[in-house]
Amino acid sequence: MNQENIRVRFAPSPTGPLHIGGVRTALYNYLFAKKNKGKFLLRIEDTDQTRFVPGAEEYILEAFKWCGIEFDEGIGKGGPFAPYKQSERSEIYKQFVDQLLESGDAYFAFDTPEELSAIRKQFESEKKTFTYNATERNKLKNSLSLSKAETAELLENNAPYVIRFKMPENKVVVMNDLIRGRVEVNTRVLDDKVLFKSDGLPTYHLANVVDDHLMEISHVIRGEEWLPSLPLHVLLYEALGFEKPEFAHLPLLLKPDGNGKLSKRDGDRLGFPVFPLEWTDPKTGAVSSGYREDGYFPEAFINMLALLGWNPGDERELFTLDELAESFTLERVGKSGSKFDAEKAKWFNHQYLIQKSNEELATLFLPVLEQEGVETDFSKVVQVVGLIKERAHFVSEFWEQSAFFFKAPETYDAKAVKKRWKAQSYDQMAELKEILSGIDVFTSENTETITKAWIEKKEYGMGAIMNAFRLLIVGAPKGPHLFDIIAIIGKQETLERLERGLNKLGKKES
RNA sequence: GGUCCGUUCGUCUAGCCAGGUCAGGACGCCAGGUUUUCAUCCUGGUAACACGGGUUCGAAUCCCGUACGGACUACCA
Repeated sequence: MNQENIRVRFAPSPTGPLHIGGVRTALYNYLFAKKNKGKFLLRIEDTDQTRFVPGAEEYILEAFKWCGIEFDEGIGKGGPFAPYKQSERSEIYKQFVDQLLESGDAYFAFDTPEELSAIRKQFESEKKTFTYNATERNKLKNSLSLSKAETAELLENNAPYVIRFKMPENKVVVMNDLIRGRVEVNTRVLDDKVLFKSDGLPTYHLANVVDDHLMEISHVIRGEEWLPSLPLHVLLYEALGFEKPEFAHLPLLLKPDGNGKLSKRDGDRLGFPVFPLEWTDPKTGAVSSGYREDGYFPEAFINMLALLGWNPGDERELFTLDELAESFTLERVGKSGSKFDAEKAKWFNHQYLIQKSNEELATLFLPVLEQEGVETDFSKVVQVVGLIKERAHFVSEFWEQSAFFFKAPETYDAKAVKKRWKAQSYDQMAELKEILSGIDVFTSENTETITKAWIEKKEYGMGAIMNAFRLLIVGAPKGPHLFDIIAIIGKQETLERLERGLNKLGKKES
């Protein structure tokens, strides 16, 4: 397998935003290509013009760009097998469908959609299922049931038609799936799938087989929903005389509650994004949230996604894209579907957040500060971020965790006041203010040493002093090491906050 | 309904192919510790082989069946 040229593809249809299941499929293809020094290409499968959604293709490109997944060939990149968009390749498919017609593996069918649905209804009322197959096709309107002359006449009169695959009547198709192993299916349960639609474009089945062959795809790695049509595809390769690629069908991503595959609706219902990027439906204007907009780092998003259905076989959990590519094998992809776990996704983001430099995080935090009307200097933000990043999962939580570094408290947490502002607190804090005002080197270490010495000397309770002190500085029972806080806000601000707190809370009657 | 695929802690999973481990890790949750607060952090704990047969000295692991779940069943991909 390593000898041949590994070429894989991701082939979405531009019918809307790509959801995370699709991103994961693309990711596994990408990792597989990288691991095997192969090529990864992007092809757009837009053979159904009725489902075309404006902006979807751009969305797909932007999503992968954000994720850091790069293509070697295809849409947005070009390459030796261009065009990579199926709607621009209809002439190519035509040749192959002609070949199939010639060899007798395909035939013209003139049944209208209305006729077909009427027959289906009829069957249904008799509690039977209609399949367009060997036992039924002779009763229907097609080039197999009609005489040569009748067929020719219909064709000449431009009667609308589709071209169907002539499914062998009773043949066992043996397939191999890299993830599931050997799979067998008898053709008698299959139907004569439409290969070419009346609009002159191929269906997915024909187009993907032809393109994968022409584009020299070595491994088709796609979602499990395609497994049922694998026999058709295998038969198509054989009928066309193409060499078959290897197949790997990935398990599905399931919704976190209940069962079923994750769908576009689930995200906003459950409160987490299903899409990498935010998406606004061009028709309805409905907005669906995205991981990027929710504050996830692309590295965390990818890491989390990679581990949903694959594992390295050891206990590592944190991987860069390159490390993933290094470790990835299809053998270690699981067989069963995975439920998405929003909590673990947050944990991943936290891991990446704390790994990032304070400078990088400060840069990300700056716009928030600006929006809050805070004027400050970058080095202070860097220091603040260093103290609070451990406590956050997202940059978006920074403000809540650090507002008191930039603004004096306007109110004091009522519960904390009740618990921490005692009869003697006023005098003690007034005394502390005097102590602190006498300190010239206002570092965390220095203020801490002096303050603690004072507490000890006066035999005050450490908890009583520190909690009251925190209340006046922060306004609430939260935040990092208090002496770190006052070192950052500075001596003057510290004294002002003490003064203001003293005035606001006043002396409590005992 | 039919066809195919799947099933280990609440969740993601290791172990299964080459039967023998107290069934391991992570997220979450709970408890304890550290701490001036909250959070972090550290330590510990919680919790699973869907069920029933068979093969075997021995089965999560191999075989069969059942149940449950999912995908597919369009002139959609």
